Amino acid sequence: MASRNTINDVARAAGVSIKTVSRVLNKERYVRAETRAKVESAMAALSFSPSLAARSLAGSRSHQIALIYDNHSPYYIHAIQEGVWARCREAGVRMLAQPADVASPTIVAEVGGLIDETHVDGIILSSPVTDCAPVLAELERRGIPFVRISPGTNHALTSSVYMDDVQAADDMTTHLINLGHRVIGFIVGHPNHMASEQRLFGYRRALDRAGIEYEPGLVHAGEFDFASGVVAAHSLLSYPRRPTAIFASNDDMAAGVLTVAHSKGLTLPDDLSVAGFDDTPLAQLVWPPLTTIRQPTRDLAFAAANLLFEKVDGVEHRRLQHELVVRGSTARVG
Amino acid sequence: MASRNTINDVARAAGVSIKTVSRVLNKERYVRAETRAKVESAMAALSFSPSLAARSLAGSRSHQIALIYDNHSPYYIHAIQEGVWARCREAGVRMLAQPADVASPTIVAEVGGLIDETHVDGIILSSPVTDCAPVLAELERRGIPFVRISPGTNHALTSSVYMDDVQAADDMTTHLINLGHRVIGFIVGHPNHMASEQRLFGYRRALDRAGIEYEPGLVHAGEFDFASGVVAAHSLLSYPRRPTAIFASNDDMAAGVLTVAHSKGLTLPDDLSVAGFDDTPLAQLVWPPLTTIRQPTRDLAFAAANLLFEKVDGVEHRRLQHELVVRGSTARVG
DNA sequence: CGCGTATAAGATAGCGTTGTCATACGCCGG
DNA sequence: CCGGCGTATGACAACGCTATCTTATACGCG
Repeated sequence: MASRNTINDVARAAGVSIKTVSRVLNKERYVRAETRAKVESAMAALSFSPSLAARSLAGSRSHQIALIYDNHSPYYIHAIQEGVWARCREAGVRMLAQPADVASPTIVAEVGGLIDETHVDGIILSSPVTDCAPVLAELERRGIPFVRISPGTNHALTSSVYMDDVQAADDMTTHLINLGHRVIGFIVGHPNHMASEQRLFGYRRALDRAGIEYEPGLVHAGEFDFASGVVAAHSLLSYPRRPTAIFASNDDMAAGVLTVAHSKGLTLPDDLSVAGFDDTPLAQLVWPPLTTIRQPTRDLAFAAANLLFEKVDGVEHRRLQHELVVRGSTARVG
Repeated sequence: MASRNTINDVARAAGVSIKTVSRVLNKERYVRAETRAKVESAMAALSFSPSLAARSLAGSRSHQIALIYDNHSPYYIHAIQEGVWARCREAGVRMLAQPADVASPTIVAEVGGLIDETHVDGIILSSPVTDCAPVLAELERRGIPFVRISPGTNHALTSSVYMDDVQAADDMTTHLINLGHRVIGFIVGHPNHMASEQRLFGYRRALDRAGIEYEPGLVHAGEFDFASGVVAAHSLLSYPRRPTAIFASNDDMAAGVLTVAHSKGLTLPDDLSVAGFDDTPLAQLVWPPLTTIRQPTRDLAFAAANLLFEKVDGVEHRRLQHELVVRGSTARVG
């Protein structure tokens, strides 16, 4: 019954043509301040919201962007969504949150379908979709603007926002070395994520610089989840040269290390220092609270949306700063 | 350049009119099987995806629904999004994830704007927006279908899916009583959430039944976050009649209790049993792993979307079953 | 004083679908 | 053999905007 108000209703109320209302809506030039005010008050009086469907059908913009992700860390996704959404809100643009599955053979078709169906103006990719070559190729082919958050590959080809994972892992490893640790275990992240390699590289770089020999037995595979942290911790803690510190590539795996350490009756952090990565809220929910790297996830997402809206020509990169956060889980070697 | 394919292209390729393609798309009656097959293969060949914008402009459906939430637990939101999204995917409907702020005076305008802009076919509300009266009134006024997930109030008025918070809290309290605990602390949830009251009620009901007197000093306010759990734990553990068990209204606050207990050098669970609620992944990431209530969050969300798509007339409720999950954080009283 | 140019506004044709109405065919019963 | 009904399909308007083209007015300059 209370059928929505259209641009026609506003035009009638303001005594102008619909095109003028459209001009006001889109902040175009050539509208007298007086006319603009009249239209704006008419819009407010009718609490008019333009139909996105009509706008995207008629125009070249849809006022929508999509965020594509395939990440199983709720904290991470939440921060990413939050950041993108905040910027979208400012810009008056809707955000479509689109889960995907990089392993699926239909992912390209799904992304293509998404674009065709919704006419989104741009796309933001978060890891690991950032490094899914077929998807990147499809986006490139269609010429749709997109920005990648923390991509691992092909930095030269597309715009992105990122932090320096190598340096961050180096910082953390150096922190442990400075505390006197010489036998430092490392748990690698999920092989799908490029960040995993980079963090491993940073660990090795710091060891090198300190003149500590790299020992493959101290490095264990993981998958960024709690369970793989548990497995890795069991393995590392039964290694002949038992580590005095373990650096996990993310907080979830570090939490797994804590659990194993507790169950073995170790006193933390005296018997074992543990470090994480990401500074998810989890880092402060465990005992002892994790020394970790604060990854500016929300800000990265915000910056990604920003970059998309700026529509800069060509490729642009924005690097954001990480931060070493020292809490109770690391201590001077006993 | 590779401008998207439209219904016209499909019609031409299949040698039929656009209306027939539309009929196939919408699974309408009165299309010969043979014709349908022809059209379908043409659609596949052109990898045609209909424009949502055009469909919602021309038709009475938009093939989109919105999920509105204002919840600061990433685990919870993630599970909710996941469940709604899974059902939407099956139905070929897009989900708009829409954060909101129940405390904001503009929330009604925002929801109204969302509806006007996107023409969504229906709305799913999650707590605490489920109990925001102005929003409910606005939805009612517009006559747009909506389903609430775990609402706290006005059960009679609208469709909803929910679990029995009272019974669940009762179950947990009874579990503690069965372990021999008689002095059981309780941490209430955020006052905005109706579930908080219900869980408190369940706690009291179990005490009553066991003939244990309710003691206000053993109940402490909280806000569903880690920090408030810490505060409450400090307070409860310095109460003259010190509790042998603490039941927190969610896992995050329970994690706060664990941290305080650790920092006071208590041995868990022997010196103190701790129970949570929700069974978020966090419950297994802390030490000792939390005894908690498994809330079927994802399934609730799935069921909510399902209810929306069924378009049942009138009000319908679906209750899903919770489950007591016993882990290492609770033990027989020492 | 006429003409080009910047500014301000309107008229109108789509955008890609669905809804409505019209049309064509085959089959049945009277 | 004809009228009516169920089935199958098409023609065309309409949805609510934007893009393009056109018109009207004000202003500056040679």
